[in-house]
Amino acid sequence: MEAKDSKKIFGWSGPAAGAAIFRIIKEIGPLSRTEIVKQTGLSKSTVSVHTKKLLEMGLIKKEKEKTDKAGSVGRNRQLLKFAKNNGYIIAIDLGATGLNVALCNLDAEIIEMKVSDILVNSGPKKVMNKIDQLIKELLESNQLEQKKIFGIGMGVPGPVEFSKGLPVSPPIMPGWHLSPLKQILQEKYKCPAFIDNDVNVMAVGEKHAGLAQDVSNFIFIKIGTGIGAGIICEDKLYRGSKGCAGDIGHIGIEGEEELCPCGNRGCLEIVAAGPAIAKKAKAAAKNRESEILLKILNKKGDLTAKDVGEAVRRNDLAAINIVKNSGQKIGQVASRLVNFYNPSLIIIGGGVAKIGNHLISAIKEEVLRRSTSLAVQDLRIELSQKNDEIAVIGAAAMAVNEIYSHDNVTEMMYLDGSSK
Amino acid sequence: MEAKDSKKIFGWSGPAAGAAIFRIIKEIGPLSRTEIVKQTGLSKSTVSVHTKKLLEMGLIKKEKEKTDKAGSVGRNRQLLKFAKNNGYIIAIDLGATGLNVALCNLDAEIIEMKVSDILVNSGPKKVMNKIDQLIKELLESNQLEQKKIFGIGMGVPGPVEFSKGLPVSPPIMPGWHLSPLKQILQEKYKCPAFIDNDVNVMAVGEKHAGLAQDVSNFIFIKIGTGIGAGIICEDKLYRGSKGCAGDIGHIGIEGEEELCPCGNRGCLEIVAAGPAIAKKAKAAAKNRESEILLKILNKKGDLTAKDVGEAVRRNDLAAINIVKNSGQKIGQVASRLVNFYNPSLIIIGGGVAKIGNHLISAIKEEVLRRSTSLAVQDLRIELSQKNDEIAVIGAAAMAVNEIYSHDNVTEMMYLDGSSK
DNA sequence: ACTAATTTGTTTGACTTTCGAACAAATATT
DNA sequence: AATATTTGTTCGAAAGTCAAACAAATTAGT
Repeated sequence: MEAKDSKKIFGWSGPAAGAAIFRIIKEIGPLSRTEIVKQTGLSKSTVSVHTKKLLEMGLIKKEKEKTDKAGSVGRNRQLLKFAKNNGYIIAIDLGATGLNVALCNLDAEIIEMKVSDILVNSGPKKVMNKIDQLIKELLESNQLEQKKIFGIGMGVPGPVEFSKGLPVSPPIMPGWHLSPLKQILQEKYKCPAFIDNDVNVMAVGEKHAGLAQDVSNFIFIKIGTGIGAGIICEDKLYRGSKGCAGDIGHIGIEGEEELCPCGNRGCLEIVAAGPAIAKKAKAAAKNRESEILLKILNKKGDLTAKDVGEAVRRNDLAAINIVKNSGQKIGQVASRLVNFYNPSLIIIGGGVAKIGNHLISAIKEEVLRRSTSLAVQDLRIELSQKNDEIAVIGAAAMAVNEIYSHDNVTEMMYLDGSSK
Repeated sequence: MEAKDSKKIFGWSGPAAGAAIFRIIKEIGPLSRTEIVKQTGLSKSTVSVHTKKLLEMGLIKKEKEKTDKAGSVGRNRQLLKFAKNNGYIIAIDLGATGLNVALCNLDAEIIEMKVSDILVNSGPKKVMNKIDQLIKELLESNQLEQKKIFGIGMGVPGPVEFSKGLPVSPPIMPGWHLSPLKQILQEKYKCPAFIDNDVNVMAVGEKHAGLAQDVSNFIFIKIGTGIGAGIICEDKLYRGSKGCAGDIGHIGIEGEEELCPCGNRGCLEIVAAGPAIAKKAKAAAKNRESEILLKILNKKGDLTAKDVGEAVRRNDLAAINIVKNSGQKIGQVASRLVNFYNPSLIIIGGGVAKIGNHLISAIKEEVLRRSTSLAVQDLRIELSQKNDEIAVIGAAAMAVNEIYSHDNVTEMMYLDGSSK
């Protein structure tokens, strides 16, 4: 069923009208047949034939209400839309200190999400067992058979060789190196599985259902324990030649000397990410620069970036300065990316993004100051609006994109009739 | 003849097998029909029919000698190749202080090149007249009628709105702002014309006929009067959302304070490009740090980056240090791009690239030191091998790519029979 | 030389996909 | 109820593709 290798290079995937019609319905639907004719340039008859087949196959469905029409007179149009509830996707967002597993529909909408606080460094065996358990719970509570799961998408906090679904030397995932996650999931659930870096997955999420839905070129920056970026280029995820594009956490900041576990000094993430903020806050507390921080430190015995966020919310000057300082450093790096990549949007997400507006305004200020005027002309810099779910949404969207790729749909429609 | 707007979004450009066959012949030809069958997955009959049509249309031709065959027995294969001499392209490379106009074939090979030292700041009228004159000379000396010119490609030293072919506020091209170059050329020569930034054009040249032919993701860095980069992403030129991607000359270098005409301080190009090298060389000469430089300065009354190159070749320590210093700064910026973009190749070109090996080795050293190990794992950094022609080649290749785009070829083959 | 085997490329007839035009359906206006 | 208008389907023709048969060119082996 797999196409020949050569096809991937100079592909001829068979007649493509059917797949084009499906794609347009999925992406800008609901649409009437007449509207599809206008959009694609195909003939009425072709659209009619293919929509009929797509309806039979269950890939699309009719909008229930016969809604408004275009003109004032004439027959009502019959809107067609993607059959997003025809199957389900399991989406997994594995973080350093937490695990989200969600049941999603085929439009990557979350139906139910399970949250666990398992640690990634407890190793793949334990974590994969937990995932297994959560999936079972999700299937049960929604009374779904396994065969209704069309695919699995997963984001992990480290570099991944995407095609094979293998983590490669992930710094914060000891024991996961080359663990065959894709294979494990595929064999257990008898469906395709796709694994990628968490930041990539989040970028895909923003493209699919977040702030970037109408944006072709943007950068998603995640600020958490580390700092990383996901790059969308001409509407598609860009992974780079070795799959490590967007690894901006280890860009050096001039004048910073702190040693990073990576071996270099002054890396962005070691001086500006969550732990750096916490560390500076502790110093500020001990130096009595901030009453609030000191109080929290004394009470809990430790300080986290979250606590700094709390202090910021209470207008603590020291905390605000710490956050601003991080923002400036991130903005410094971002400004260079803007000159080079000229995106029309930068989205800031990750745990530390919740720390308050001072972070993003410092980033903005720095980017506006340092980037060329043409590059910032239509640039927006915004906070992720679905920070807690975007990774799960993205993992599901990634799986859906792969499953309903143009070639796959062509194959479904023309080569055999038996969908799934 | 132009497709509807909507088609550009969810295009159905008609049956595509013919165009796929053409493309594979053009890009990895010469090929026999049997080899095309293997590569594309199409049937023998389809390939036979379409190659026949392509031959009739003159888009491809038979290899003259019946060459070697695959196995030891059996009929000889008939190799088919792109008919690269079926028409011609005019390629124009406009630089700050020079103008190259070349007659190229459809594979962007230079047939004859005219060089002029006209200054870009003498304005569009004068320059366009000169271009006109050179084209006329080229056509005459090669006894070509105008209708044999299938298209025109042009690179200019400043930002361009590609789709309209308009320079937008180009800093070193006073008087060219919004000058309708595309329109002028199209009307005068009755063929499509394409205008882009010179660095973009050079990147396309390296992809088509230079060091990057087999590379999908790379960056071309031009070091001359300014510094800019051309980005190839998944085999295609990436222009960014406002068309100014790759504008790395105005990335700030920490600790540098020199004021740039752009308004910021310490921009890469103001501290590391050709003029900066010349300026430092003058200072070194005056401070008697270098005998050689002083001698040249006294003789010519001025020093250029080229003179520094000469001094480097004569092992002048001061000159070498100046060059190394520039290389380090460029390498510092490049290392960040490597982390972010993860290319598999960086090509260094432009006038200053000729200054000798110290420049590129300094860049390499800096990138290897500062970038993550995964990102530099298979990274090559190389000097452009066709520095003087690559812009012209790229301008021609850009035009050819547009003229023979998949959709255009499909249209030629299926919609009417009349090519051109 | 002649035959067999092998590889390349073409032709043929059947099948599939697409289109244009005629037709059918649904709705507003008169 | 008749008419105009818009939406969607059906049908026969045209175009594109394929598998299989056929033709051509070449080597190897008698």
